[in-house]
Amino acid sequence: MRSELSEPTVYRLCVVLRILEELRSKQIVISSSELSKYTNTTAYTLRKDFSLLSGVASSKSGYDIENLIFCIKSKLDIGIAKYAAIAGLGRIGMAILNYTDSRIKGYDIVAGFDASVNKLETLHTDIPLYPAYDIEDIVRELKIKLAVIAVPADKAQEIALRFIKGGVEGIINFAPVIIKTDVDTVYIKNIDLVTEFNFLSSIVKTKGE
Amino acid sequence: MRSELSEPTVYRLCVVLRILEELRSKQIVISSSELSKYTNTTAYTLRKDFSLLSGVASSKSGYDIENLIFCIKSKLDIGIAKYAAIAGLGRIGMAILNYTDSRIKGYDIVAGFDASVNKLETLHTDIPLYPAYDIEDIVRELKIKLAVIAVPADKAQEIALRFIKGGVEGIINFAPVIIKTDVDTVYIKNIDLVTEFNFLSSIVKTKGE
DNA sequence: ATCAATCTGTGAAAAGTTTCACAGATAAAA
DNA sequence: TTTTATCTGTGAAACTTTTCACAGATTGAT
Repeated sequence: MRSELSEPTVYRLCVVLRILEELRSKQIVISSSELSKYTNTTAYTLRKDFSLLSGVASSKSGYDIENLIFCIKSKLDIGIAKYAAIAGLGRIGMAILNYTDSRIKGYDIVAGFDASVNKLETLHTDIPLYPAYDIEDIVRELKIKLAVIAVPADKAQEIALRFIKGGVEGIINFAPVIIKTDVDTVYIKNIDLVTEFNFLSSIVKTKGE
Repeated sequence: MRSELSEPTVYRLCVVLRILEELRSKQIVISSSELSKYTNTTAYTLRKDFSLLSGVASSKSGYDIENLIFCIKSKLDIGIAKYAAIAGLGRIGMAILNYTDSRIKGYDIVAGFDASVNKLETLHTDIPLYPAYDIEDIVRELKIKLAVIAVPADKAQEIALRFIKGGVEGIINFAPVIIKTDVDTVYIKNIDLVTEFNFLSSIVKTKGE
């Protein structure tokens, strides 16, 4: 008896969760209207989202932050560790890895991959590193469910395929190329600066007239 | 007499544009169903999107790629140069800058900012660099409309404010923190790994049962 | 020249999402 | 204690977006 949440709702809840975890040390409660200033959404919509959770505690000053964090996490099953891996240990890959160490809790990055065996020997990281041709096996063996791709554009499609064959369920792709897939057992999120630039520039133009 | 496109449509068109520019050297035509494999969308939806453009040329084998690129660009006014800037010249910032040089056409990154004057003197880039405290003035002076933020988390909010005061219309934020704004003259897109991880892991879980 | 296969194009229906209006609740001030 | 201001919670309405069904068009094969 799990009532489903819509995809936009899930995304907004993830953003809100992120904000709350940033704010938890600074304040106790927060109102829906203040929260809306952090998101591209209205207070109405956030309230409606929260109404789909259970056990939310609020008062005239707003929502109890700790309680709301707990409710969102329970509903979304966040906090149950999922194994993740990263492919491509160049500038972006290493930036993500380092930033990750300290910040992403609940996600265990358990493997790094790179095509250059040379690089694998030189790098010093907290996680085990493997050559890229082992992706499929390692993913299967370690039950890795999420992958981050930060390899050069011309390798991204092939690397994605190996992850998919190994059985990952989600991919975040930072390579400047859009990855294609035939299956729909995997959700691919492309993070592409060119696309974002074009989108931003299109909608700001539209808003302004 | 400009018929407005919805935000989801604009975003999909930006993604499609990106794909087409990748594919233009490899093939002449593409069908809506093949395109849909690159996006998290159906062929129906893409066809409907294209029906909102004007001058689209198609045949039984699909859409003419060059023509479609042209139609999307015209409708979205993409290709008209907008000035952009980047703040934070650490690992991510420099990665973006380098990746950018060769790839983002139509956007002139005309300024880089960093808090460390020391760093500004050491770095060798193709674009002029300025200290972070000059953001507001330089943005105004150079008519910069888009900003990329890649500074440490605790500085991002303040840097964003300076860009906004200077008059930018859109911000892409890579700092691992959600930026807040009171005004709605600026569109902020936060690209946050933690949020993406949580979202991915929530929706793949949901899909699988 | 005809047929079969496979595209696109689009109005209408369906589904999904957001907004609104207002009732109810609570905290702080008078 | 009463009032006032300011929250949340939510059903219903409004709006938006996607899906569908099928007509029309084009290509290639026979």
